[in-house]
Amino acid sequence: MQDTYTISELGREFGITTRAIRFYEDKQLLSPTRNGQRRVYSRADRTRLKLLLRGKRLGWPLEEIRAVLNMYDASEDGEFQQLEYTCQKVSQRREHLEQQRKDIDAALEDLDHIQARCESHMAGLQPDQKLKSAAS
Amino acid sequence: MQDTYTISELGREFGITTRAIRFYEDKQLLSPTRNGQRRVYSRADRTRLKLLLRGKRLGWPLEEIRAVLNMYDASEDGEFQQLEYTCQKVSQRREHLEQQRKDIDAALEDLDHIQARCESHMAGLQPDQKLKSAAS
DNA sequence: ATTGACGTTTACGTAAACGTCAATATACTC
DNA sequence: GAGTATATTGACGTTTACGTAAACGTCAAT
Repeated sequence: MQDTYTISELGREFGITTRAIRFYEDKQLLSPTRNGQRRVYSRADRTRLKLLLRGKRLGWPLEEIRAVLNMYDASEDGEFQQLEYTCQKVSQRREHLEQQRKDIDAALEDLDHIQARCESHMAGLQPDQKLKSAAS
Repeated sequence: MQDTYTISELGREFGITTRAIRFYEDKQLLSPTRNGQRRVYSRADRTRLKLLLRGKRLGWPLEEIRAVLNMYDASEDGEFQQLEYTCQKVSQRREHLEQQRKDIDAALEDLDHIQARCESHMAGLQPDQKLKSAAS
């Protein structure tokens, strides 16, 4: 486990292009240090990127992802007002996530039904069609 | 519960514009019948739209949503080969969904930690800061 | 000294998913 | 039959999230 990373190392590890990583920096989602011109990513930066990509898998726009990443930071240091605000934002996020989970559960149930219907229809076609399929 | 709907009725019900609904039709996600020029949406069309929007909440691109909607149809009517193919596609979708659920659960856990950290920091600031907050 | 691997910035291109007009048609209402 | 509401089809504009290419710097190895 290294404690710094180059941009291409991160790109390889997470299966994304360096272009994308630079883009995320441009959009204020990452802020690596520099060694001269070169970007140097810390473990914390790597974690941020990992979280970022999780957000992407959930279909969040980068702007939202940035907001969530900022919650992590804001929960560390801050004045009372800020913390209160962050806490409130966290609650909103939670609602959003719970809606998403409901959607996923519903979608999974639907897949069950589709699969069951497929299999029952296939069972009805088995006798001749199965042979036809095997012959080709 | 009506059995046909106009485009603006559906737009109102689901909080989207008619432009979006027409766009979905253009992309083959919906195919309402017509009364002359006017689009007429059946209950099945409404259901499709509902499923479509669920997919959107999960961040799926329209192309993928179309594929899933087609699974519903393909599971009804079809030849053996088609049903087998559909069944396979369903499995892939399931994997995708399970990944998404993992991501959601992880994100929810993270929110718990953030919130806990916020609250503990706020507790540390309570004595004077709380007054300051109440005074404003 | 040059090649190759890796990095940089700048800038234009592009696909997806609509928004926003504009011009036109149809239907109801007074 | 004039107005109002609702519909239609273009057509162009916009935002997001990068892709792609150009032109150049840096450093280690041959």
